[in-house]
Amino acid sequence: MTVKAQFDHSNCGDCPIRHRAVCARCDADELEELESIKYYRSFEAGQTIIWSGDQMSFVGSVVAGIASLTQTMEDGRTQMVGLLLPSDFVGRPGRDTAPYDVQATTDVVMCCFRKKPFEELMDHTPHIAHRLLQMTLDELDAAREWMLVLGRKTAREKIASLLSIIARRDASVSQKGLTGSIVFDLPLTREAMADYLGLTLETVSRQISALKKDGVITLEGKRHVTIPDLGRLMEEAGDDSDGGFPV
Amino acid sequence: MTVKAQFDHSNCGDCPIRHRAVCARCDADELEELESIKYYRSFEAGQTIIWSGDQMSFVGSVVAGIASLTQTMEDGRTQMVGLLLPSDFVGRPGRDTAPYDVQATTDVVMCCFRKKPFEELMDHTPHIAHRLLQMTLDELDAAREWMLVLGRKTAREKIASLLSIIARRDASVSQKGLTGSIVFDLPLTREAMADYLGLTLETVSRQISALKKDGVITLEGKRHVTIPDLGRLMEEAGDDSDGGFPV
DNA sequence: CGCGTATTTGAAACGCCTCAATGCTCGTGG
DNA sequence: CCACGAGCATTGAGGCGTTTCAAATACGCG
Repeated sequence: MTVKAQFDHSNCGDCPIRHRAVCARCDADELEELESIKYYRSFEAGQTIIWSGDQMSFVGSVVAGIASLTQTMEDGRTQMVGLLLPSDFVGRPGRDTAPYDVQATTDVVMCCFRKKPFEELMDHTPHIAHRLLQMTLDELDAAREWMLVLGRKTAREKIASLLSIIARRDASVSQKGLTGSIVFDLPLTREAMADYLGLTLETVSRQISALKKDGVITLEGKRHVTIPDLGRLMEEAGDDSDGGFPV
Repeated sequence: MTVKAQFDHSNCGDCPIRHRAVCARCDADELEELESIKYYRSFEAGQTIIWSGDQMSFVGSVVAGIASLTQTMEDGRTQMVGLLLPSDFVGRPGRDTAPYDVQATTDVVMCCFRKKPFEELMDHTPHIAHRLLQMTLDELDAAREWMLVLGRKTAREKIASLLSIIARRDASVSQKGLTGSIVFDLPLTREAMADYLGLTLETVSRQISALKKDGVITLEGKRHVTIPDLGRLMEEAGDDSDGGFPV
């Protein structure tokens, strides 16, 4: 059974991202309306979900996998401007061409709604509009946090920042605490990390090696990471160990 | 008469930012309600309007002047994460501590609403919530555009990007066309530009001198700028000359 | 006019990038 | 079962752009 097939006949009540997604505040009636216009689509790792400049015919939520928003300059320089995790929303009600490429970083399953009906539904469903506002404000905060990373942090701090975000998100979804060591698999290639951090992939590789040598992280293979001490990692990231990123 | 006094007794109907602000879509009833909870405050250039971490007791719109959102690391490195122009909204309904410092870059006049009443008003005024969503989505786009600037552009391109944004915004509010030469006063010091661009102030200065030497811009004094050819400037910014930034 | 602040300019140091070669892992086919 | 190739990752050497530190200059305001 494909990953998508798991979802095809499920209803919203069983949805794993229900409590965080754009539909989180909906009551039964509203869910039913949403359910009538939703459909699932899946994308393979590497596939482009939406091309910058294209018509967006649908909006939706990432249900499983990781997608990324990227901008590209004419000469090929690219910058990732957002990382879309399960429950994150894709698309922009009220605008019809996409401002960035949306790419599947891993295999991705999305819960889609045709854009027109969704917009109409939103107009008379304050719960959706309100939740979308909340989510957009959160994303804006995240984007601004990232501006500090891009503008002012060193390569080492950038890597530490990225690892600490992934580590904390991972710990939060898997319900493990933030004390003791955290273990996870990097969902990104070195190149994708570089595109996110505004670095070259060589620099990413070198800094990861350096963090490993200094005992801040441990690696098994290329992707399996252990963080023995999150506080230490966050110091390396230049964040004060309490506040920092809301994940 | 102070700048603030100009506004103190004015009503929303005369407001210069009415058509772009959070209240843009409000009808007469809604305006009246807003009017009953609004008040004006003014801030001098350099003053901090809101401190990061503080309670936010109000939200509001910038009516005149320029404010900036900045983040600061413990060691003093700072990154500006937003530039607030007249009509931009300050504050975040649904959250009560400020995530960044808000500083007056020039003298600023704000139209404020106490946060609680504003939130309540928003709950039963879809026009406000809807407009705020639109504005937040626009800001998110702007933040993401800026991530490309911070992550991937050279110092020269960064300066050109900033000048081109200011030039186009200025041309759009003063209703002049984008053809022919554009003239404006820089509202930012070299240091503020550096904080916005993730550079040092020396690099900003050098790159401005270089653009001047190459005839891309002309300077009279330190702040008065002439752009003889916007297309040329946008090439220098690395943007394709048609699309680029929606201002 | 003179002081304080903003800005410009210079020289040297440093960090990241570029180019290039090597290593590792995994899947495929001989 | 091993050889091979395709990606992905690591490592090295050298160059370039930006920062750092330092000093000189212009500007605005009393």
